[in-house]
Amino acid sequence: MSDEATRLEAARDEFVTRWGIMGAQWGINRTMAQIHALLMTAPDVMSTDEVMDDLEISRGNAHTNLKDLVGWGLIRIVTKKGERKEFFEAEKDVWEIFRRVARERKRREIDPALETLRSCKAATDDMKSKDGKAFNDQMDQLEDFVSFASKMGDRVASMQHGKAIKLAMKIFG
Amino acid sequence: MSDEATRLEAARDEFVTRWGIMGAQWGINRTMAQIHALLMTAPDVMSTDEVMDDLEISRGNAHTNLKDLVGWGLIRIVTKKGERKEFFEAEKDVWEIFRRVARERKRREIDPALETLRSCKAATDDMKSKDGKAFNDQMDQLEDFVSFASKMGDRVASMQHGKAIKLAMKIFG
DNA sequence: ATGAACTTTCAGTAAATACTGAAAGCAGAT
DNA sequence: ATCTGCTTTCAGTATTTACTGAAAGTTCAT
Repeated sequence: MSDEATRLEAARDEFVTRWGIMGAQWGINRTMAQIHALLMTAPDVMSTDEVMDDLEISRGNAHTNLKDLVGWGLIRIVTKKGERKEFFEAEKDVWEIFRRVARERKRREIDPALETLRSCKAATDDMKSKDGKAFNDQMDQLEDFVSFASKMGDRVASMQHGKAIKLAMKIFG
Repeated sequence: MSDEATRLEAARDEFVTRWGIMGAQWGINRTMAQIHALLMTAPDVMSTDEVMDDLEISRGNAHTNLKDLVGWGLIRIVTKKGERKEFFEAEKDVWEIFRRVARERKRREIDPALETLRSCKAATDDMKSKDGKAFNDQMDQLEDFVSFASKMGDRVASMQHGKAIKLAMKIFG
């Protein structure tokens, strides 16, 4: 049984490491992804010091990334009565994780992108030359597509998990 | 009319710059995103030297990123008869751009992620302890969700643009 | 075989990003 | 008012990533 505990620790380590590498590819800081993986698979809440020890990182690093994860809504602060320390706990429901990531990426990345596209389009709305019209049209197409996709994402992310699955089944057999 | 040309150039510059910043947030190299923006809004094919001049970057940098974009299927090499030089042209259809990005991200990022999840799950399939079971279950849920989402993405990306729009309309009014 | 017109590679360098550790800040207990 | 236990900040440093420019490679014409 202690063998099982050892193997579990190894599997979890593997997961944390690889999730970190993946996060980096997605433009997310490696440590942040690792802490997320660690907490997603933690049987209990963890303190900053436990995270520091497990990942062998500094207090500053742990602190910053824990707070960023709270900002993304992917983990939350838990306090134990009688203890002054903060503990952290991850959202474990995958659908809920998806919803929160979707919501934040929209807010942080999609909305500003749409702003850019709209402003580049607006700046060329009155143009008469072939090139001016082509540019304006390209901005328009991009804007249309991104805003449409964003709306679809919103709709899906605001559904209950069960409903989303049913819908997908209906569409794709 | 020359005023219009100047304003167009400014709008295009703005687009290129901002697309680069956005790319960086998405884990894509800034120069690559800028070249993509430049070519998406280019009235004609462009040579490596033209890209170098427009963005004020070195030959090596231009070369590497142009080839990477070809690897993503977002631009293609065009040759002019009588000329030995290579020219580049971007895919401008937004739906097609979406499909190619979706396909590549699946191949490069989603599939390896699934591999990780499966292997971490498999390593704990036989566990009996509460913690072991919980970890195994978490991996299973993640795997299920990611593979399901990936399949949905595939289906959508393999549709014709018109069909996808119709489907979306049908679902979401 | 030589050279012209290009493409590709890569060692070295610059820039961006992430991390550390120590100091400062804060709040409740004494 | 001071101490204790904890959180937060940040200047300095390390690491990673991107870029340059020059040299080497390729291809085709002569």
